[in-house]
Amino acid sequence: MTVLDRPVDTALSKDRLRLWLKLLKVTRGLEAELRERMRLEFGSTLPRFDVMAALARHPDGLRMSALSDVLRVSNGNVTGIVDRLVAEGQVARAQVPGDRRAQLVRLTPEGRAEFAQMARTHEAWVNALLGDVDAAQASCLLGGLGRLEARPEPGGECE
Amino acid sequence: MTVLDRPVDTALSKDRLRLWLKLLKVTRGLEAELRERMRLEFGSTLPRFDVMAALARHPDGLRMSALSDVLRVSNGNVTGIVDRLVAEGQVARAQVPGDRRAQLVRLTPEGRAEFAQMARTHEAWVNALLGDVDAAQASCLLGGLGRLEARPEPGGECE
DNA sequence: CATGAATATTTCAGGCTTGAAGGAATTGCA
DNA sequence: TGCAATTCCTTCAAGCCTGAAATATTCATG
Repeated sequence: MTVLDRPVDTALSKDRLRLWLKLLKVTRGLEAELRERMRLEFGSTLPRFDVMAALARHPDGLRMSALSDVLRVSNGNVTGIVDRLVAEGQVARAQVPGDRRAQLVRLTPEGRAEFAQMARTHEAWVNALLGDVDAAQASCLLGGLGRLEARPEPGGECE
Repeated sequence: MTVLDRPVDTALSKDRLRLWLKLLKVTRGLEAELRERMRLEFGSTLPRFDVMAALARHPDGLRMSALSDVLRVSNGNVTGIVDRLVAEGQVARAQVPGDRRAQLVRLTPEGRAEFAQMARTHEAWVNALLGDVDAAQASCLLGGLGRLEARPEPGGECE
């Protein structure tokens, strides 16, 4: 079909591959560190934190499908995570008035309080883990990473 | 205890948080794309590809524990992935002469051939997905990412 | 040599993730 | 109105991943 039929093997291709492997290694390393801290400090997980963060930015609640769009994760996945958050009392489901298929998911007051604490601590962790990066480097890297974006998300560049 | 007791909230802290979120988003996006292609094109997965790549770089084989060190994943995880690769015939376990606890894992000839094909295609995919990055940008980003490394790995900077 | 410590691996429970299939409700349109 | 297509969500099987416990073997030391 395309270029894929024969070896690529240019120096640039190798550089890009190295870049990708480095990106993967750095991200996985930081993620593992944050995951462990989240577990030890809060008995929680990054996926749960992500869901709570999305809900915190939408005080009126989000439908399951909106949640899965925002987080870019499958529908079934969101069902499971929300189930656990409901069991923990940090999130609640409500009926949507005009549509009996849909669910509106919201943080409970306890969930909101817990999230505030987690978010504060999480930011401090990231700040410390990226302690070697100054403002100029951060904005430079941020720009560089913009070039790597696979596909633009549905709702604009930043949500 | 440390800084974590009160809010951080400097502009730099927010910049670092934004950088981390972007890193996560870019990496997850690319990984999802590669995962899907690996599934459709080869009926395989990234974790299996990672194991085969590690074994391809060690023709004499690796012990289970060495494999989990190199890949930085848990022992039990490697057990499961290798089980599946053995079932597919791409990898074989062998006894270590002097130590009846250990296993030496190697690519089979079929595994080696399959991996060569996968690696070639995978490099082309990455090359295309990172098509907007030229050599100078790649090396700049690579250097910038070096600052984000959480902890140095056991066996040096590059293996 | 015996035996306790260390090492190599597997097993397990719990959770995340996907893609596919299924059920229920709504919508569009003839 | 009736009914097909669509939308919203859940369920499911399969796989990935971790941390902890269990097994088996080797090592070290008295």
